[in-house]
Amino acid sequence: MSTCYQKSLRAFLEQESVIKTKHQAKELHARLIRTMAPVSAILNSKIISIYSNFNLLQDSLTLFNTIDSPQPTKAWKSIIKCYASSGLFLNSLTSFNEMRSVGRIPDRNVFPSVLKSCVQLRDLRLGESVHGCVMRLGLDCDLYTGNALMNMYAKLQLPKAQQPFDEFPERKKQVVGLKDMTEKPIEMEALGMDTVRKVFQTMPIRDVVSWNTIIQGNVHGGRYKEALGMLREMGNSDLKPDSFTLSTVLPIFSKNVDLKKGKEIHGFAIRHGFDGDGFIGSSLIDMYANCTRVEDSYKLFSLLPQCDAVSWNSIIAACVQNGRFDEGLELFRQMLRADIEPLGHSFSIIMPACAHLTTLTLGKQLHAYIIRTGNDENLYVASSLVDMYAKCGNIKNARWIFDNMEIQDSVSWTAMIMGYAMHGHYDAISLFEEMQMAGVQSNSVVFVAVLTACSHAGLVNEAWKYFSTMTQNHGIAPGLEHYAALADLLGRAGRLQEAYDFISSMHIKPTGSVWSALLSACRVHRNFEMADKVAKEIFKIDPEYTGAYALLSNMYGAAGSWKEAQKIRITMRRKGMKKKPACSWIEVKNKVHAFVAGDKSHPFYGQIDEALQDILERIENEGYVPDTSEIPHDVDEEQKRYAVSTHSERLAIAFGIISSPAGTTIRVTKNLRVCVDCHTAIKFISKTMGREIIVRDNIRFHHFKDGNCSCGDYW
DNA sequence: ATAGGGTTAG
Repeated sequence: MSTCYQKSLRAFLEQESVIKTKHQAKELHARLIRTMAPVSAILNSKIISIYSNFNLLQDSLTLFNTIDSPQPTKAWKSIIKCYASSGLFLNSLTSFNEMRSVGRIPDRNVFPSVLKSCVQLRDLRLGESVHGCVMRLGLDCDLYTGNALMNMYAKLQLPKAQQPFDEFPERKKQVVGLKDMTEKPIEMEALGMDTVRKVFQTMPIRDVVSWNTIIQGNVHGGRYKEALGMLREMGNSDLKPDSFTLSTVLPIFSKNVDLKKGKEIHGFAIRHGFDGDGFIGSSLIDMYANCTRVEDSYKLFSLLPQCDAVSWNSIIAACVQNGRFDEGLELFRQMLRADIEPLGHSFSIIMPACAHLTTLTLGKQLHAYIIRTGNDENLYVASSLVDMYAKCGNIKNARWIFDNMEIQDSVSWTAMIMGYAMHGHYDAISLFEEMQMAGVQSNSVVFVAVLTACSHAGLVNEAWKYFSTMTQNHGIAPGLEHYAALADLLGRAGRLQEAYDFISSMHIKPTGSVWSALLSACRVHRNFEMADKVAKEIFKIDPEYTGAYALLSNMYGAAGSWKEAQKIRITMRRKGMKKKPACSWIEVKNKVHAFVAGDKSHPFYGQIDEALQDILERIENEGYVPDTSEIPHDVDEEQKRYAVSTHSERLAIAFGIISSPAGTTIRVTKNLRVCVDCHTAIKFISKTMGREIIVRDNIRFHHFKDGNCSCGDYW
């Protein structure tokens, strides 16, 4: 027996290093059972260890349970590791506790798995107690354990968005006076990073993984300076950055829009043969896209040796975030055709494209797909759906999704509030109050939504109130968008001087677009004196600001000052400026049809024109009188009439009417503000043709029904 | 034991 055992053991040990497949592992196990029964606990533990290295959880467990307790430490360690690598983190930790309760002492090999489980379960407290255990056993100087400890503290330093708001009372109390507001928002001190640093400093030996881990921890917590400092230090200690290091630091240059540094990393990656690495590839795609170099992103994507869902997500995001919505959608389709299963991420990336293009049908199809793939519980996905439905004018669906979300974070609240704001609902304001009651931390974006809501409802006093709440109670420095919203509101309320003073006293330099909100108010209120003053301010800051020239020229044209208007138009031409062409689009049978003013290129233009004439005749019989006062050209009345009647929104609506069943709602989106005459005409059309017409312009939604518009003619 | 992509913005 004893010799037989010795022989088998020797054979086994010879075999062990040869085992390369699961099949060989099982064969060895079988041979062991044949040659000697019973197999010793030590040998069985060896087999379990081999099984667990192949991630054969069931086989490991079955064998584990055949060993008489107390099972050897080696067996326990294998089970714990196998649970952790199978994603059963709770079981892994339970086994760890059991192991200790039967008196087995864990060693350095098991702690990385245990700490990984703590990370996955986001259980910092348990992780800390494991840390205590590591210290008592004197294992804190072990390289692998130290790395795993650092990783645990780095990962469980809560990301800002998920910080419980009352955990940082000093932030809540922080009051930023108007004078100091140019400073960046206070950076939150990470709790975990101190510990990471401590562990790092204690470690007698550090390898690339140690450096990568601490760098990643800093990046994750937004402390880019420290991360780059560590990168430099790492080089000083004779360790070369590897592909992990590079893809960890690339997001820094992406977020900082630092193309120069990003390219340096790209070059380094190529020189060191990392350029085929998928991780680095997608980080680079993202970096170039963030620097608006989408073509470079495309190039990188095409050079990737293989593309997984993440690479696709990166290139799709690159398009969508740079306003190339159609391309983004096309790539999404290509991804599906390439049999790449979209992930939750993929949906939250593509949904803003539907939101911007107002492609409700497509959005709904994707929503169905999201439900089928079980991604509807994902917070990011749900928020993007709320936004999509709201932007497509289906505020009810938006609200339904919002109400059914498991938790609502500031992003989903913001999407919902902005949705109401765009529809001019007073609900936006009450929803914001609800958000605050629910204890959700406000951020600068939600105040953009609130101020927009005030603006669309004409609530000047409320807007002032929220503006000062934002700065004084929430310590949020107003940005351009906040100033623009308030300036716009004051202007539209006719309080031009107040708006002028307000913009003049901004603590950051106003841009052309902030002033141009006031300029367009000057146009509406026909205040030339102020318009001149404002225009001068704009040209001082941004002599190339096309919008201002166009506004001024229109204003003079409308007032009959042809010479002035022409002078401006000549200037524009000399500077090579082009007015942004007005464009409207409508989704019909899953396809987006776009129209620009006077556009005859649509295949059904004949029918559209016919319908347009018919509609015009019918609404004129109902009392519609064309208002051509906004047409700046010094042209004759008939031409003016023609010009307004072929505005892009009318072409889109006419097309909608002839290509959809009677009585159905028509949804049109326009890239510029809808003109006064079209607004009047569409009111008539909604009544005469018996259609609800929902127009989203660049300002807000207009919901036309029975001859009225939801904006109450205030927009 | 370490790495890539995400939602809200006149």
